[in-house]
Amino acid sequence: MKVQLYNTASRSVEEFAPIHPPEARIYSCGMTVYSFAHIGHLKTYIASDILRRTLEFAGYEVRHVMNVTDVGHMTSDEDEGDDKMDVGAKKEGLSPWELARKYEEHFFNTIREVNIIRPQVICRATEHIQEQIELIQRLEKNGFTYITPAGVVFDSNKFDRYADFARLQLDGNIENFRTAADPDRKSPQDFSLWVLNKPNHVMQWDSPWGRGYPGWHIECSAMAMRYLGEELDIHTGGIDHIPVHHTNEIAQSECATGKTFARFWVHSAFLNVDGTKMSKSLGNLYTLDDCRAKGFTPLALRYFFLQSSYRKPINFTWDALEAAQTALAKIWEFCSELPAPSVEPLEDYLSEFRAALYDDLNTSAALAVVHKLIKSDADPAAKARTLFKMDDVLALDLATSRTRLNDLRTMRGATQDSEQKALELAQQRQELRKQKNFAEADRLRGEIEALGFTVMDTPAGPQVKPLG
RNA sequence: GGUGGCGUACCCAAGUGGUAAGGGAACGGUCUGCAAAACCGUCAUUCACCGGUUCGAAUCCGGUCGCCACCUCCA
Repeated sequence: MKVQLYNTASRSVEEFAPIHPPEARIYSCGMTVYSFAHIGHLKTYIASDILRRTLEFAGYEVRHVMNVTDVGHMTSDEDEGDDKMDVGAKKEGLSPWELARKYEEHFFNTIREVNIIRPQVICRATEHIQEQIELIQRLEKNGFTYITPAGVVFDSNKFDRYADFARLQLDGNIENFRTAADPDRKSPQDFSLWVLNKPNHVMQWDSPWGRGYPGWHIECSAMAMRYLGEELDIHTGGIDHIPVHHTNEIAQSECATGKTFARFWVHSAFLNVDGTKMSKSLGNLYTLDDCRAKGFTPLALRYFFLQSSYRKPINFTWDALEAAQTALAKIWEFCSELPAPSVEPLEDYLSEFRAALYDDLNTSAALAVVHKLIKSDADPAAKARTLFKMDDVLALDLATSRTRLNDLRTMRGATQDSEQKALELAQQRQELRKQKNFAEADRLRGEIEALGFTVMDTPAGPQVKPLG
C-alpha cells in the first residue's frame, strides 16, 4: 500500500513516490526566531512530524531538513523602519544574534516536549549566506533579476508560471494588497533577493552587489538545495505560505535550476482560538508553557491535534484540550496495566491503522483504531505490542504510560506533601469504616477532597488520586 | 478585489455515492455503607437551508444563508 498525500500544487490527493527511493527528502519551513513558539506553530510542526513518522512507518528513509530564519526581514506596521529581529533585540537588550539563539533554543525545547523528532539537519539562514549569494548569481546569470537602489529584485514577469501555484490573479488589484516596499519595482509581486542600503539593519554581509542582507525567500531555496539537492520530494509549511513565500521559492528555485523544485507541497491549516485568529493583541496567543501552567501535559496538545485533520483549521479551546487530556489519560491508564508485549502485533488492527494514515495522514481515523483495539477482547500482550507499534507514529508515550500518568499527577498540582496528608486521612477513614462510623468517614472524605484528592477504596486498601 | 476552508448530536470531530467512526460530557445499570475507579448500556431516522440528479446523497449539481482564514513578517 502506498502513502497518499494531498498536494497543494495539484490541489488533489496523489500517491507518494520519492525521487531517490528508499530515501524521502523533506524540507520544512522553520520559524522566524524573534519570539516564543506558540501552539499554532506546534500544530504545523506536529503535522510534519506525523508525515515524517508515517513515511518511516511505510519503510522510507526520511531525510528531514528544517531551517531557522534568524535574519530579520520585514518592517511591521508599528515599528516603522526596523525589522522585527532588530526591534525585538532592542526591546530585550540583546543583539539580534542573541535574540535569535534564545528563541531558537526555546523552539527546539518546545517541539521536543511534544515528541517531534528533530530533523537531521537544522540550518540557520545566517550560516548560509554564501549559498544564498551563489543562488542569486545563478538567477542573475539566467536573466531573472534587476537592480534597484533597494537591492536585487526577482523579476516575476520573466517566469510565466509565477501565478500558477497559488492561483493568483495578477491582473487584479494585487498592488493594493502587497506592500510597496520598494517604489522602483516593476511589478508589485516582484520580491527582494538581496537587500541594499539599509544602514540601520544590524545584520549585514558583503556581496557582489554591496553590503546588505538576503531577502526572506532565498534562504529556503538555497539551504534546501544545499542539503537535499535541486529537487525535493516534499516541502512542508503553514498554509499562509502558499501565496507569497512558497510561490516565490518556486519562482526563484525553478528559474535557477530549470527543474521542478518540490514534487509535493504539504500545507497545514491554521489554528484558531475561540473561533477567531490567534494574536497577541487579542490576548489569546498561547504557548506550550501556558498549557503546562494550566495543568496540561504537552502530549495532551499533540493528542488534541491528532484528533482532527492537519488540513482543516482547528479551533482551540481550553475545554477541548481538557477533553483531549482526559482521553489520553484513559489510554495511559489502560496501557499502564498491560503485560509485557508479545512478539507479534495484531496485523488486522495494524493494517487498518496503516490504511488510515496512508490516506492523507488521517490521524483521527487512526486514533479510532486505537480505541477499537483497546476495547477489543484480543490478548493483552498482543494489544501491547500492537499499540506500541502504532505509537511509532502517534508518539504519545504509550510504552511509558505509568511515568506519564505520574507526571500528569504532579502537574495537576498534587504536591508530595498534600498527597501524603490525604493518604493519611484516607487511612484514618478506613479505620472508621471498619467501625461502621460512616458519618465520620464521610466527613474525612470531605477533608480529603478539600485537599484536592478523591478517595478510592480498593481491595489493596484506600488510595488517593488528584481530582479532575 | 482575489484565494482557500468550514457549517455533522451538549462539545470536539471522522466520513466525499450505499444507508451516520471515534473521543469528551451527560444519563441509566452492575459494583459500593455511600462514593471513586472499572465494566455494561443509552445518547443524530439525521448531516445549515432550498431545489435537482440518482434505485440510493451528509457525500454529486444549482441556489440561499451563516462563519473563518489567507493575500503584509506570519506556522
